[in-house]
Amino acid sequence: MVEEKKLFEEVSETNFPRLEEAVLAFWREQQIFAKSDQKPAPKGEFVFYEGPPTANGKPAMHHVLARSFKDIFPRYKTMQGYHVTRKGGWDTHGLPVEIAVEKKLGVLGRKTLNREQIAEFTQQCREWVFANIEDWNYFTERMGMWVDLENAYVTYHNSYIESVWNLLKRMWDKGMVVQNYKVVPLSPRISSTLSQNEIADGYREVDDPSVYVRFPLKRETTPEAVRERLMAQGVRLEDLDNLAILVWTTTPWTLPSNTMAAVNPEMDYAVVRSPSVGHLIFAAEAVERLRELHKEELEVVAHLKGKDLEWWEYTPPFPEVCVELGVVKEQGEKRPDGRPVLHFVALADFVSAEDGSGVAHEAPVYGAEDLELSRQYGTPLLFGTNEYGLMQVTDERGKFFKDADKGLIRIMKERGVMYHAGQIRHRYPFHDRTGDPILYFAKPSWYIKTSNFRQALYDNNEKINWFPEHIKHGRFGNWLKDNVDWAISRERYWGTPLPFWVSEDGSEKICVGSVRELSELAGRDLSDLDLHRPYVDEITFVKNGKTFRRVPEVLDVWFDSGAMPYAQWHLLLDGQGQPLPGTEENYRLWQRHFPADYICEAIDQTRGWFYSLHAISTLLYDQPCFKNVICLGHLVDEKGHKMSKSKGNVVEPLPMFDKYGADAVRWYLFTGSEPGEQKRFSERLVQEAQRGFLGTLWNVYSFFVLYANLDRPNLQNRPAVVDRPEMDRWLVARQQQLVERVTARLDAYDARGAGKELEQFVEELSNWYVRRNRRRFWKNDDPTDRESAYATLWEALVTVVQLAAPFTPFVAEALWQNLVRKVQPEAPESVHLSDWPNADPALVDETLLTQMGAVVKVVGLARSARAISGVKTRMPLPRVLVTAPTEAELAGLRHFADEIADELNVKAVEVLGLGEALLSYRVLPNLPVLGKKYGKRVPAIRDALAELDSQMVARTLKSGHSLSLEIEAERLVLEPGEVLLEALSPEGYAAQEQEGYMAALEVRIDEQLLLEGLSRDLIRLVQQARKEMGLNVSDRIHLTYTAEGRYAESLVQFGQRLQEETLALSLEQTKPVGYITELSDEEGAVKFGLRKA
RNA sequence: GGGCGGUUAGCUCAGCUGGUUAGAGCACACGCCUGAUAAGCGUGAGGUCCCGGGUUCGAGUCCCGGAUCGCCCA
Repeated sequence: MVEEKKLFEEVSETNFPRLEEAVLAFWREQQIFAKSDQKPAPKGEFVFYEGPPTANGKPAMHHVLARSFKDIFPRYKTMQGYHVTRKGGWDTHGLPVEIAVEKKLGVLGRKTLNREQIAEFTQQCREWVFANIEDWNYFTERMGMWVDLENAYVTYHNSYIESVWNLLKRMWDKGMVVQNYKVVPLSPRISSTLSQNEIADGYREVDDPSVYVRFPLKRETTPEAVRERLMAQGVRLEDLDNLAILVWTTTPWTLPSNTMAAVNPEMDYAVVRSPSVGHLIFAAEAVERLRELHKEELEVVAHLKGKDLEWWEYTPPFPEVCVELGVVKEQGEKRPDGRPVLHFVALADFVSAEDGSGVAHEAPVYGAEDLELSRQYGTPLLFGTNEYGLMQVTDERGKFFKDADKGLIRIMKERGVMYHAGQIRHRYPFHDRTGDPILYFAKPSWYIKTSNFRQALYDNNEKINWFPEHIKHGRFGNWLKDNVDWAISRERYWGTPLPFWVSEDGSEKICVGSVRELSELAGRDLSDLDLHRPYVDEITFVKNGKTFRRVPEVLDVWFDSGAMPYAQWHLLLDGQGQPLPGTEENYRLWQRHFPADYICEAIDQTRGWFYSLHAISTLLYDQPCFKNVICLGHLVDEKGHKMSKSKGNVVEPLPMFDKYGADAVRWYLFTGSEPGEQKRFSERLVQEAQRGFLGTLWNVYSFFVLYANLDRPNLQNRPAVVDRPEMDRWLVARQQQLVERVTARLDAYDARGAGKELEQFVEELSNWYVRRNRRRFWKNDDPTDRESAYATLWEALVTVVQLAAPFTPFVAEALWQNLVRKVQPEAPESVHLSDWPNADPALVDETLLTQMGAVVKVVGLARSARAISGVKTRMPLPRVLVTAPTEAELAGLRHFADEIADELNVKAVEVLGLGEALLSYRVLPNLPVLGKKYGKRVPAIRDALAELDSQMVARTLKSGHSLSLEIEAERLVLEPGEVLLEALSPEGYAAQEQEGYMAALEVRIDEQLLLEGLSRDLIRLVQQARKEMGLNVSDRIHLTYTAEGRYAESLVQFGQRLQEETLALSLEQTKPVGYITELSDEEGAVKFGLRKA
């Protein structure tokens, strides 16, 4: 006999990693990703932007997280009929690369690099950038992320740089680019700008001076507000001798550079009489502290508000400095509007009185906040040191800044302005390579005037959907509200060179917007020029008789990545916003892909990529750059600690893929917690994810294939849904509901919610549908019923496979190939080329869903009751009483009474309706309804309801009447909807109740039931033996036996059933032969012999 | 120092606009089932919902204060 070809590939044990490798090979060979690009897209383009990772590090678990979320929605949208361009990208410039190369080359002070060294340095950077590109390519493919890496954009490519220049030029033309000072951390001896990361580890606990200095106030400039307030308190200004404002600082070396004294406008300031120095003004909150510190009796004579003090002029401790530096012509110089140029009291919210005097000394050259304040007040800068940290003024001239403190304190003591000099222990950053303290120093820097667009940035943010939502007005919104100008220049080598050329005398500046423009200026073709340093630095040109040279800085890498919507297509526009000649196609591509429908990165990108994208598109196009954004939380280890190499708690992705499969990892990342939350990650959790969803799905699948291969159902021509049994129609309805819900969730970018729906469905599919219908698949002589069962289960599986495809692309593909392609050769070649299922609302039979819901609920309660009663399921029981809270559900229980009886192994199901004699109830107020209506009287109503006869209440409500109550001598009428009844367990039954559902088993076992129960024990005994013999499920046997006691009786009555269940062709009471199995207990004894037929 | 978020069972997490006995999965214990079988299912135990105060008939949920962890920014 020729064996018929199997309908489906047999399903072996689960080995997801091997399965995934096979799927990868299939995708590769059949070019499925490329084909998905060609899939018809009636819905148009869904625009996705790949936020470029850096390829110099190794891919880690958090990259799996981001890439999973980047992958799922494009896959979903593709199935839905959108086209999704999935262009990859690499971020290649910037500090991490430079630092790595610096280490390698042993270069420390970049100031000293000559042309050759720069060439060597940038060359090394270029090579280092893709140090791990092979790992990235492999990893990306292996995890099932579809992205076009062959045509990825690369931020260091000339074409990319040219587009970035072009963007800068357009901003330049609109006057958005300016040069201004910026306070940066310097390592002073080498005058090298450091990044925050470089100083983050350099903090040390040190002792620094803590000095309180008197700034004598100029009486003639006393603000009107001060005069008035003093008068109101009965204090005469004239009586205040030696009046000074008391300023606190821990950096005496910055005092020569002082330009303002800042007070908090909302804080209280005290006018204090000091026996030693006369009158002082400082924060009221600090009086007690100063009293103890300086050990003298301070008397508060008046109170002032910080804002009263604005513009009050004072004499600084080193008044000669400003003239010396040529910043003003004379001390006390005024502006045209009469305001002082320098040395006055300013208002600043950041001033606090927690330390010091509540009056801050402002030296804008040495502090970012100070510099910002100086901009607000329009004061000039006083450079007390140069950028190597050497003092340029006072008698301490030439000293290293920290070494100048002592001498300056001495001078101030001599001048009689030092009120108190002490010490403070605090943390201060040091540069760990030179050992020098960090110098914060204002350097000229290039800015984009984003602060002019604060409102537009904020308004455009309103148009973006943020997931999670709180980022929108929280982290991101606040950041936009407080927006400061974007400092875009860096004193580095490996980056997009700033395309600014400046004339020798500094009077003229040109921004270059394309290579062609530069060629024209230089008078030669520069098409082949590497736009990086040092080569671009060598391009000079003469215009208007002046020689122009490029500024030395390179561009902030965040601008690079924020430019990707334009630069990935090499967009080049002229001043009118039209494409430069020959770039029309680039323009078309850009237009089709702007703005993005969806982007996704981790939460640290709010100030990074999310911001740079948003800022550039707002400034140039006044619109948001992306419509939907998922902001992922960070991955931490099992204990909630950050994963880091030094801690050794890093979970590598590839071993996880090899052990559990990429799908298991993906599923966990999608469904394990909210995407925006921090996630704890561990191997154990991946294992759980694999077992929970994938394992259950696999079980159902293998069950289906096992029997379908035996029965060969016709799946091409399936029975109409209306002709199928109710159980099948239920699953069909449930399946439509699933499609609806998963689609809605994914449309809302809720991968987790969608995943939970899938998980729930698969659970019901396995533990209800398959469990209840097993026999229809293996011992079904009714072909119509059998075909219906196969069709229904097949459809459910195929639907799940399609819905799961964006989540777990490998398993979905494998099942699709076997379940669909084997029976429908004309079906799409890959599940990812198939169309997303549509829900058919006509098939959502709400009644059926409600009814089955009640059945499942009641069966659950009955199982619980049986477990408590201690009577095994094998033992039939005479009766179960069930009830449910609504009429619709009660109808369902009646309707499916046979299912319930079978599932619970009981002889009869009795459905008890409202008000039936066997039932008693708990009478409860419907709180959400009653609470709103009666408020404080709720407790009294609750008590009154408990007093009532529940049977009476049940009958009243059943008849639709309202309930009348007497409460605190008042008559209240409760409508039926305002009172809830919960069935209570009847006496004498093993019962469970919950929220109005109840199941009560009658535990009464008579002789007949006992014999039946024993027969099931015997069946089990034989089945066990069959398994031990290694028989196939369809093998026939011959049975011989001896028996005594009740087992003998049971076999007489139920022998026929035993034969049927165990596929025994004969059952003879004789000496057992063959494989022997036996049993003996208080009910009797039995011994079977099994022989294969 | 500021901003944002978290803190619920041993673990990982749900808990919508306040509402009755705070849930799920895993792990654990016990049991069930046996033609999905080196699978499957159920039951149970396990909680000061971080702490303190407030609003309310009623707070895990809202408000205020604090602790703590994390991220970002200074």
